[in-house]
Amino acid sequence: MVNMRDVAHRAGVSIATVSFVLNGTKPVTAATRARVEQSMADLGYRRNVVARALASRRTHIIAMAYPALDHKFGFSAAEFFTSAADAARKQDYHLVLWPVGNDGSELTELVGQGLVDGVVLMEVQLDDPRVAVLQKTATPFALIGRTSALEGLSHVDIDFDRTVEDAIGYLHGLGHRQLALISGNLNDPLFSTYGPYVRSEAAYRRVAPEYGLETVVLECSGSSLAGQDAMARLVRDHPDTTAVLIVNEFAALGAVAGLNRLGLRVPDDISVLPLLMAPEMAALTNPALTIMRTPGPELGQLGTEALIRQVEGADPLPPQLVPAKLYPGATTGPPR
Amino acid sequence: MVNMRDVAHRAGVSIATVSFVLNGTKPVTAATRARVEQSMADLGYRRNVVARALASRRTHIIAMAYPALDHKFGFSAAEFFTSAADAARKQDYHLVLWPVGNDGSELTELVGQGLVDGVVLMEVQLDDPRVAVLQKTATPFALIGRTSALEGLSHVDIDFDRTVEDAIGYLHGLGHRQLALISGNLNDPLFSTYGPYVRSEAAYRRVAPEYGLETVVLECSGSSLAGQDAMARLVRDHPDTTAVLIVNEFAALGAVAGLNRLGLRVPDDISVLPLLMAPEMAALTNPALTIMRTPGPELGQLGTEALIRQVEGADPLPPQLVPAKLYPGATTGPPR
DNA sequence: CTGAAAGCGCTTACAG
DNA sequence: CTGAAAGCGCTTACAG
Repeated sequence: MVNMRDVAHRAGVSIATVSFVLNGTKPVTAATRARVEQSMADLGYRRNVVARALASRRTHIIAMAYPALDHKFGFSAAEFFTSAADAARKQDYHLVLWPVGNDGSELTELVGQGLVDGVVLMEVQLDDPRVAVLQKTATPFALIGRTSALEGLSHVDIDFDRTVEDAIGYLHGLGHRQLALISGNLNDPLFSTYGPYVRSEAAYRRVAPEYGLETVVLECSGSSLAGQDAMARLVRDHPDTTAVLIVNEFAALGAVAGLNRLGLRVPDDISVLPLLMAPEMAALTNPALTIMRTPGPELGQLGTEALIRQVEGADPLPPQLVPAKLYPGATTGPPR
Repeated sequence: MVNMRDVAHRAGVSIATVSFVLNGTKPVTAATRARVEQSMADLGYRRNVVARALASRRTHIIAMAYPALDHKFGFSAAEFFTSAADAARKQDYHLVLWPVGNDGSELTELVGQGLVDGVVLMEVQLDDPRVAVLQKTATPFALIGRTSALEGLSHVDIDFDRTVEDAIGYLHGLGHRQLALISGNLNDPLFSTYGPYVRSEAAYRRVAPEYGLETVVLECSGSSLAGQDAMARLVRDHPDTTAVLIVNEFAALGAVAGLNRLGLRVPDDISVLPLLMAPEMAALTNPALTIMRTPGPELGQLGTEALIRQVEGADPLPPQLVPAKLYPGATTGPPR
């Protein structure tokens, strides 16, 4: 492999100068810069990132820690990852997807090795042990999601308030007056510590009364079957409901199927609007779902940028909340 | 950060000796080994993987190259990745997911930097330009999937012959005599170069006649909507069909929905059996799909092991073909 | 079985 | 603006 010495020799300069033009860290005259660049091109030089990492004490690798045990890695997660990877690459970083448990032990191992400059944490719990691990090891990190205590933590998240406001406003505008929210399963240990359930339910309970709507909340775990079952309960206990908001994306798919099995047409008899979903997932049903589209691409990018600023010691980015936006499909319409 | 010098000093040995016990590369007496290990434990030492990589010219990082542009990263891909990551970790390697285009340019960039010891290629095309890139740069690699020309290429893949044989045998055993295969879209440039379509269709055309079955093949692209549309064509043109084999997993979901919309019950009127699908995806429909389960975990592990053997100069693993196995659900049954 | 020392390919004060 | 040199934290012949 050709190295810096080869390049320097051919250009008639020192390796320091080659490093300076490569990194733009010191002024170099146009003439010698040109010679060096020519020499690099001639030789097909590519800088060795490992040597750079050792010398600069910065690997330019950041990890996206994903709790694969608690959360299926589906389309939403893929969106977060690919947009984060793009954002990282644009700033000369590599983004590594790192499956971790939620107790922080694998994270300790990861950051102890000096492989990564920082960590983007996904699917953050309200009280997340991994945050403590990262703080103790003084590893730069950014959260996608939010813990309860947020002082000074760099984070981006979904704006659940705006998302729910927009969703209810949209359905109300269509004429719906009897809504229901399908939220998380109270028996699931994840439920009470998982931001999306907690925050969207809180927003719903706040916003629905503002529209003079009764608040109906059904619990439901995160599977297609559970969503189907929830619809059976809804139709039995709240037969007047004309539109359903639903948090979990797997349950949402089951909800549509469940309504069809009950002989109800979507959206003629009842509208279905998932609060957080990726378009790829929405396209899996027939008809395709109308959704509040998870802002995965935005959040993946913003989280990565926030982290990189931190790694490089730049001014921190302020926390950002991004609402899910209405993404049209065919499961919402005026009430019957 | 505590380094090897600190450990060596506290144990009263040289850093070479610390390295020897850490890597087991040279014999060390039990006594000094104990001292070194005690010293590492006391100091909370963690070896710096970057320095190790530079000195040993081996990063212990392998990349899984995923063509994110051509293939949605769904549940199947997630299965490949997580099992590969586990297999890598067990052998002291890190597995990085790397989104690449299918032309090989990003791959050139990746391997040129010296970051990775080798590459696992996913979603390999029959004539894949990325293979040439890896060969030219002398990068160790393993394929999940197969090119047409395979001489000497380390690879693992689905055993399409056995998968299709088992699927047809199963349906035939239930009593079905009129099958159809829903394959790829002939207009899609991917179709003619994508192994799963080409090989499963070939297997079907070979096996169906062995059972005395007529061969019915419908083309269909890889989306839910396309699957729905294919069912409309099937019912119109081949109304006697009692069971459907379907290659693409997205189309398979649409097929079930499409049949329901046509007023046909699954499986009472018609059975549906996807040939390659992950259980998480099969659980999205109601009723859950009976599937031939993609052997993602096995292939991810085998591919990674094959690559690591190559990186370490061990005897190569012979190519392995793994069939998809029947995974019971509720979309197959005896014909009406 | 153990150690002294060279070297992996860069970056970065420091000096000029 | 450019260069000589130390150093990042390991591994690995080589010698004993």
